Amino acid sequence: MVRAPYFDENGLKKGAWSPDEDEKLKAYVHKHGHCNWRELPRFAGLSRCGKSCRLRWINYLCPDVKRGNYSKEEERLILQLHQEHGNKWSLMATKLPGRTDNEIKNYWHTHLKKVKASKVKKKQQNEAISMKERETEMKANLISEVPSHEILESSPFSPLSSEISTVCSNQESTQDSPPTTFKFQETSNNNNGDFWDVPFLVDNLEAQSQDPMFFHINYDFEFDQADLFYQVMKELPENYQPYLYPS
DNA sequence: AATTTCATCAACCGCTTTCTT
DNA sequence: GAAGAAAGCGGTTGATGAAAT
Repeated sequence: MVRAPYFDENGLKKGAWSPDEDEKLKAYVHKHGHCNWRELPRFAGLSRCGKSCRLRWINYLCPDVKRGNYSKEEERLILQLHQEHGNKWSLMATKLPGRTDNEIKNYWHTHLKKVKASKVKKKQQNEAISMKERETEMKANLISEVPSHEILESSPFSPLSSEISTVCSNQESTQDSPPTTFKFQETSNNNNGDFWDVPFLVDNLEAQSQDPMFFHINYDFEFDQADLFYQVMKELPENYQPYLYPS
C-alpha cells in the first residue's frame, strides 16, 4: 500500500521501508537516541534522508505508537478537537496518546469527515423541518387572525394560494380543456376576478396584432426561440390559427 | 473470472516554525 | 538581529486490497 522503493538522483532511497531498514533504524535509535535526524541515517547505515527516518520512526517504529482501531472515545475526541481547532493534527496527537498526527489525519479523511458531513446534513434537515413548521404555524395564526380579504392573493400567506395551484394543476391534467385559459373566478370569493377571466394570451395577441411590426419582430428570433414560439402558436385554439400564418 | 472503482494509509513534498550560531 | 540548518506540520500522492460491476 506504499510507493515501491527507488533511489532518487542523489542516491537516497525512497518509498517503502524494508524490514532490514526498520531494524537498523530501531537499533540505532534505541542505542543512541535521535538528537540529529540529518546525521542519523549516515551513522545508522541507511541510504535515507533524515526526514524520511524521522517520519518512519515517529509514525511506525516508535514503541509508543498505538496500532489498531480507534475507540469511540478517541473518535469523539477527534471530532471535538477538529471542531475546536480545525486541521491541527499535531495538536490533536498530543491529546491522543499513542496516535500520531499522520494517523489522525488519515483517520479523519477516511472515516470522520463522512461522520461530520452526515451530522451537518442531518442538522440542516432538522432546521429546515422546524423552519417549515414555524412557517405553517405563522400562516395558520395569520389566517385565523386577519380577515381573508385583507390578505393579498400574491402573498404566500394568502388562503387562496393553495386553491389556485390546485385548480391549475387539475386543469393541466385535463385533456379536454386546453391550458390557455384560467378560470380563477370559480374559487375566488371576492368577485373581483375580471382580470383572471380574460385569457391573457388571446388578449396579448389581439392587442399586438394591431401593430404592423408585431409579426416581423416576433419571428425574428434565434432558431430555438422561434421553434418554441411556433409550438406555442400551434397549441392555440383553431380560431387563433390565422395569426400563425398572417396573409 | 476479469475489470473497474473505491477506500485505505504509508510516505513524500513543500512550506513554516524553531533552534543554533 | 540575521542567516542558515533542523525539525515540525499539513496537504497530497500513489500502491494495494476490497468491493462492486
